[in-house]
Amino acid sequence: MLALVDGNNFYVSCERVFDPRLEGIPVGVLSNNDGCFVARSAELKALGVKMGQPAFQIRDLLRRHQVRVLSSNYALYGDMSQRVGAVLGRFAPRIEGYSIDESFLDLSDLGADAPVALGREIRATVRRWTGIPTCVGIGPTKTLAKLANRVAKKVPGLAGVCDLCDPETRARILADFPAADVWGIGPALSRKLAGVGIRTAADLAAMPRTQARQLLAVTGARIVAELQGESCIALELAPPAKQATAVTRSFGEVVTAWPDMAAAVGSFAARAAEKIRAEGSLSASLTVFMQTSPFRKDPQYAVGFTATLPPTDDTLTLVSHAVRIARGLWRDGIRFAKAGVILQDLSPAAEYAGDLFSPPRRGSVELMASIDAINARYGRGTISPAVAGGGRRGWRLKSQTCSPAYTTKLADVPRVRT
DNA sequence: TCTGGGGTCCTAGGACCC
DNA sequence: TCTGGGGTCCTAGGACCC
Repeated sequence: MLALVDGNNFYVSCERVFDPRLEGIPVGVLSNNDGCFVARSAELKALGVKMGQPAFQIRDLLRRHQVRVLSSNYALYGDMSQRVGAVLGRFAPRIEGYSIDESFLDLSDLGADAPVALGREIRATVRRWTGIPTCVGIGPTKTLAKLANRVAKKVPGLAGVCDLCDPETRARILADFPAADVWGIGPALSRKLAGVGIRTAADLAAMPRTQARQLLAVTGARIVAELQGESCIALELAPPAKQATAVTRSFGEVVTAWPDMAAAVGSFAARAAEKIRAEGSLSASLTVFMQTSPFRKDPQYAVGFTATLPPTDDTLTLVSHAVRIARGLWRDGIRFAKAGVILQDLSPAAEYAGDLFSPPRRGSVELMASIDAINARYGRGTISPAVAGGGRRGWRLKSQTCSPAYTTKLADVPRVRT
């Protein structure tokens, strides 16, 4: 038996913990670069604002209803996510942090007799200790726990907890649940299902396995089995090693000058290098890409190039390769809107035996450790390669209404007057 | 004017091997 | 006229997730 605990409007809820004036009013959090809505309070959803909706398209509506629109504050959300995870860990020893706002808990040995009561207790404790409201979905498989969670969010009478372990309850709920909303069914599979007259989760669960395999491939067949109560997607107690690490950004202003692009790509590479060092990985493959905005009438241009290199986590090596690749992709007269650096072919640094013909730069390990220590203490980017700090600042993200780093920066910790 | 970022998995098809 | 069978590996692209 599994439970899925999911934060309600997570980013908005994080903001509300530290700014209670946001309670009860429409609040939205924007994607990077202040582009689209990625979190909406219940009040904002009620106004018809959709997930992913570009803010500029509904400026009038936002003004008319005095919607509080915030830039995203990932330092805050990441820290709050850890706090929620710490509370959940006290309830269940076997737990998978699935995303920044969702965790699967293995309840098998815990509350088998009264799972709903346990769910309520988890919810209340997370709320009391972190300030974050959640809903709990319970079921025999991950897919059913996800589905239960959606139902818990939608049906007020359930008080935030829905249990689908009982087959009769399950049949009743699934008959009323759109197949398109099942975990793993996206727009493409949803169209295929509609084509053969499958509309509800109950229809999907009743599908013969051979038909599911044929129409929806192995992933779809797995979903059908999971809906029938047969577990196919295991709990991942330890996150598997990453296969790739990317740093990609849309620019605050279009980039038309090479020094700005060099600075942007250089800083993306430096950040990517930090990320793989933090997980103890080396990268043997580096991709750089840059592109224009598909939303503009400008001539379109999108290019990328992947280089293979001796495994490394050295910022200076990766930055110089990235900037060299970017130089080769660069074209004057193009209005670039976005670029990125992707490190692939990752392997554990501890297992690397070295390369006789391309030894690492001398002192690389010590230098990187020093850079990481200084940036950890004094803030990200305190030390960075010169190219990454050059150029004009225009490419940097727009973030016009970001809340303080309440929990991760001493200067931003809230003051309490007595 | 203004439209996110970071991942994973699966499949089909091509190249290549004996 | 007539040209096998069985396998692996890699890559690009599609689909999905939050």
